[in-house]
Amino acid sequence: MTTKTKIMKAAEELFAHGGFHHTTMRAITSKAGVNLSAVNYHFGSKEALLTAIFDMHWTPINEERVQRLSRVAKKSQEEPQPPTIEEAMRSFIEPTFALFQSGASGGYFRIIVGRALSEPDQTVREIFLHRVMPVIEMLKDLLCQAMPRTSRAEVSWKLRFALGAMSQTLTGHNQPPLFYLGEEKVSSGVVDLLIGFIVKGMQE
Amino acid sequence: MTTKTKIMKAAEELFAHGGFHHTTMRAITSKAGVNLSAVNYHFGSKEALLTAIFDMHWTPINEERVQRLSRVAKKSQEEPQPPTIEEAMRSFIEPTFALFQSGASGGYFRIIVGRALSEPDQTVREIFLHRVMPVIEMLKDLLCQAMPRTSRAEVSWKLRFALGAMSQTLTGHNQPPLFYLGEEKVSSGVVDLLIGFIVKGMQE
DNA sequence: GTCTATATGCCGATAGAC
DNA sequence: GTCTATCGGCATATAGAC
Repeated sequence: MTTKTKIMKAAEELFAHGGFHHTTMRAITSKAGVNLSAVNYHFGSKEALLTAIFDMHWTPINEERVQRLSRVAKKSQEEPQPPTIEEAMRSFIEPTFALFQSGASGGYFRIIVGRALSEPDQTVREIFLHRVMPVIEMLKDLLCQAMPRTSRAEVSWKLRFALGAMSQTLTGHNQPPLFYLGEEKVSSGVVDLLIGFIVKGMQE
Repeated sequence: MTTKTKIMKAAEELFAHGGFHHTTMRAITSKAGVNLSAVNYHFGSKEALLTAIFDMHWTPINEERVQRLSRVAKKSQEEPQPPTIEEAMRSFIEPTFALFQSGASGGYFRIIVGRALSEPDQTVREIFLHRVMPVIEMLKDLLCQAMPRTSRAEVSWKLRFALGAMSQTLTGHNQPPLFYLGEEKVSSGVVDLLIGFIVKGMQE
């Protein structure tokens, strides 16, 4: 494993566990077993390291989401039927968890993302928002079509509720210590439970 | 206004805006217009200051919640009818927002609470969890009665989704910069929108 | 109770040898 | 590319004058 990879792997876990600001370069390099200067050599700064981690995991997730949302939008234009809330939300939510569950990447990255919505740290929030907002807008447009009798302001709020619920699933799945309500080992079915919750909640 | 009050007021706003760790004692005392040492003299430490802020706002909210939840539990025992999801959730959610809307206190405290669920900072999380868990347990028991056909594990997850949605409402209300989805000025009706979303989402 | 001054320590980042 | 050594800054906390 290259030094660069070792750093990213260690940083991902530490950022997930303790947050960006609380995690020090010394902790990262120590865990990775590399020299303190290596972060600045390979990434330029602590912030650039976070960005690199974010892009590595986030790009494929977002591409999948955009693809699926576009497909739903196209289908609803061809047919004379508006999209359903469920297919819109599934297109957004499923790619997020699919990557995590495939195992290879980002078991810890999930927690960073789950936390990003209520992140007080400007650095983290800006990196996150800049990448997620365009997709959110696509999703919101579809939802407005799916709920023609609901004002755009109300759709915005409902979408926000949905993202809050999703955020808790991201941080909580396999990570009880964060906020343990007990008996949360549904595991495989949780994503469907989440989607069901959101779809019913959004209904007009 | 006493020095102690001035400090608490300034700290509350800064903690809400930038998070606990990111906020420095210098920023707090400077904003409050008092000396740097005053925090340690009046509270003992930065952490104790946060605890004091938390208790000031949280105690009355929690008392109201426990009172209302107890009333629901008692009623469902006397009648042969289980409680409804709506009355259980209302008993928990409404006191939270009622205090904030009454104006006098904690406009900024709301954001601290809303963020606490996904807080990476151990200090903040522990203060919060220690105070909210008993009430959450009461609420969960009522929800299990309201959803007799749903397993406790599933109720736990649904409750978690609900808290995630609520968290977004707490941070977002009047605080667009955090995560602005646009047109979110429903304001007065947002709490009812939130409760409607949660109740429908939880339905068996 | 409130101030100044300072102790003590960790932070991110960089310079420069190898 | 990787190391050591260190810079300049800011953090919390406290000692002691007033």
